[in-house]
This record gives sequence, structure tokens and C-alpha cells, in this order.
Amino acid sequence: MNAKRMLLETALAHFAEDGYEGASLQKIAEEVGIKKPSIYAHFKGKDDLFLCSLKNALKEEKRRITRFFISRKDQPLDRRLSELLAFLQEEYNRSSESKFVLRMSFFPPSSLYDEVMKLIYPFLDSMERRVLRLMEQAKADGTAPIANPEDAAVAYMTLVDGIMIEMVYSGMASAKRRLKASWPIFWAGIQASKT
Amino acid sequence: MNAKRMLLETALAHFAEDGYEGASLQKIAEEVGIKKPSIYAHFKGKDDLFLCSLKNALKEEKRRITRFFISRKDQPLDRRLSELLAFLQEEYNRSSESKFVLRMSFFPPSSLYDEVMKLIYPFLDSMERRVLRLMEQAKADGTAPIANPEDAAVAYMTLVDGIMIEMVYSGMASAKRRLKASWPIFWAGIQASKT
DNA sequence: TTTAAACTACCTAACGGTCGTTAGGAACAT
DNA sequence: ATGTTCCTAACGACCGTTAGGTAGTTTAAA
Repeated sequence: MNAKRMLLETALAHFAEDGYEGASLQKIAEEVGIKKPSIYAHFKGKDDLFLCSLKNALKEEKRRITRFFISRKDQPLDRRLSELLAFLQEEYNRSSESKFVLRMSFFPPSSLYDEVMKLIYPFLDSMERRVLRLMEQAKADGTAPIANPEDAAVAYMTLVDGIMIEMVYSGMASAKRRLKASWPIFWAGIQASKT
Repeated sequence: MNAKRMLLETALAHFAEDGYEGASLQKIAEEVGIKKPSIYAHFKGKDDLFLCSLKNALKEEKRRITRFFISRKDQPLDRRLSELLAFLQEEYNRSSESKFVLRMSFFPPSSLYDEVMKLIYPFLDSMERRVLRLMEQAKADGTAPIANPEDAAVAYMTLVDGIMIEMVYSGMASAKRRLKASWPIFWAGIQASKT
């Protein structure tokens, strides 16, 4: 139907799978069912297609996370945070978007490094700030005796990356194993630790 | 001097920086000071060069980690483990090898996926087993009251990845921040947590 | 309401460039 | 004499991109 949308979707999957340099406009066009030069009716070139895909993916990802937090508004912090990890795992499995975002955060095409980072940093920052806010709130209202919210938020982001990375190269089973092992340690640690 | 050695070294850096598809034999040869086809006097092709580089990098990396543990044989477990994290950070900054291993663990060229994984899994496994052994030992001789060595080892590996990944995309400063925030939480957590 | 212009979305053909790779030969060491 | 290590030249394949054309749709003036 809408070719532009299909292009964005397909390109996303290819970039996620093969990286920027490894992805081929030929194959993307083929999968969409048009010829390679027709892409240029919708995008200025490969860079443009890539950056548009990335913007889309980030927007979508952010929206999903926001919705997740809203849907668990009334649950205690530990459930919300540990379930977010599980949620991200599911998302990663279900769609290429998380994989794409993850890959491009870690290994952006060197030719587009600055532009990619300008998009990704605010995304990660906003996620960390959101977690920090939750930690502070939980500490303030006594829900959870968090010793140091700043460190707790940073450590949580570290945990997210460590688990998501395991998703990337070993798949769901290993990542679940990490989550299961790491979460109790993390949660116990942020309440016990003194900096 | 030894062209083969220089090729391996240079290729490593290029693969780490640009990925498998993004790296060019042309540029690698140029940097070494020979012409592109001369590479074929030493390697069967790009695949071969890549896999040889990877093997070398893994061997070297493993050797370094072993040496590190030996050099800190008499220190308490928490210092040994937290300093290993700092050590890996330094290594990552100093040489391309860690970056290469990291990148190829996470995003191997899809055409060589199986062969890459066959090399990398044992490496990561052996590291985890080494950590597990240390945890069990510390628990047994009472040095550190670790509740669950298996989970502790898995969580430690998660921590390693989370911190190293931050190395990749935000550099040393952010990674140190993560280490500083996460380590006390981790260490407190593995002693307090019940599974 | 018709008609002409403009625009959109696709096509085929082809461009220049880079890719990894091979052939074949020269210099040199074993 | 054989093998190693480099070279130049060139191959075919694929890359992203552009030119130029053709339908079909929308827009706007007659």
C-alpha cells in the first residue's frame, strides 16, 4: 500500500540485521516490491533513508516505553522496573526496532556518527532521567529505601544494557537467565549499598 | 617488518572501527604499505583475514585476563573483580582488540555468524566459569559471604557487558561513572540477596 | 466542465566508483 | 629450482546514484 511506510519498515529490518554498510538498497527495494531507483522518489538517498528510519524507531520506542510506565502506574517500583526489563526483552524479540536502535547506539555508521548520536543521546538521557525520577520518588515516599537514587539509576541503565546485549548475541533464553540472576542482586544492592 | 603480523593488527583496527562490511582491503593494505592483492599472499581472502584477526584477538585477550588474575592473586575478591572491570576499560582504550572482540560478539557479519560464534562462545564461557570459580572459592573459605555464586557470576558478566558497552558509545568517562555507581550496588547485592 | 499543466510514483538504462578476487610476472630467499 | 612475497593489470559484481521517460493523479485555469 503506502510504499514510503513499507520502505521505512523494511529498511529498518535490513539496517538492524546487516548494519548500515551491509544493507543494500537493491534488496530493500526488492522486498518492498519496487525497483531500486524508485527509492529516490521518497528519500534523498541511503543516508536519508537511514536517518528517517532511525528517527521513526526512536519515536516509536519512546512511545512504547512511556505507555509501559503509564500502564503500571500503580505497581511498586521494583515490579515496574523489573518488568520493564522483561518488556524490553519481549519488544526486542517482536520487532526489529529495538534491535536497530541498540545496534546503532553501539555501532553507528562512522560516516553518520554525529548525526546518529545527536538523535540517540537525548533518547537514552530521557530514559535515565525517567528512572532517576522514579527512584527519587520511591525514596521520598518511603516505598523503597533507596540509598542513592543517582547511582541506582545509573546502575539500572547498566543492567538494561547488559541484559539487552545478551539478547543480541545469545537470544531470549540467556537474557532471561541474566535478568533472573541480576535483578535480585541489583534490587538488594540499591537498598543496602552506601556510597 | 613482518607484513603478516602488521596485516593482522591493521585489519583488526579496521574491522573494529568499520565492521566487517565497512572495512576495505584497499585501505588496510595502504596502511600496511603494500598493495591490495598482496594480502592474498598471506590470507585466502577477506573472510580468512577476518577470522584470523578474531582468533588472534581472542587469544591475546584471554592471555591478558589470565595474567591480570594472576597478578592480583593475593587480593580480596571484591578488589580483584572490580579492578578487572577497570582493567578491561583501560584495555579497551589502549588497544583495538577489545573493541573488535566486543563488536564482533554483538554484531558479527551475518555471512560468518556461525564461525564467529564458534570462536566467541568458548571465550565468554571460560570467562564466566573463571568468575564462578572465584565466587565459589570466596564463599567456601569465608572471604566474602556470597549468597549464590552462580547468580553472582551471571550478574557480574552482565555488569561487564553493561559497562563495556558504555565504553563503546560514550567513552571512558561515562563508563567510569557506571562502574563507580554499579560496583557498590553489585557487591552489596551479591552478599545480601536471597534467590 | 473540460483541458492543460504540474506533480507523484514508478520504470529502464546506465553512470562512475569501489568491492573482493584472480592472473601473471618480477625480485629475492631458501 | 622452488617457494615466498610483492607487484601491475584487470576481472566481474555490486554499490549508491542520476538521467530521462511514462503512466496516473491532482490542481487550476479557461
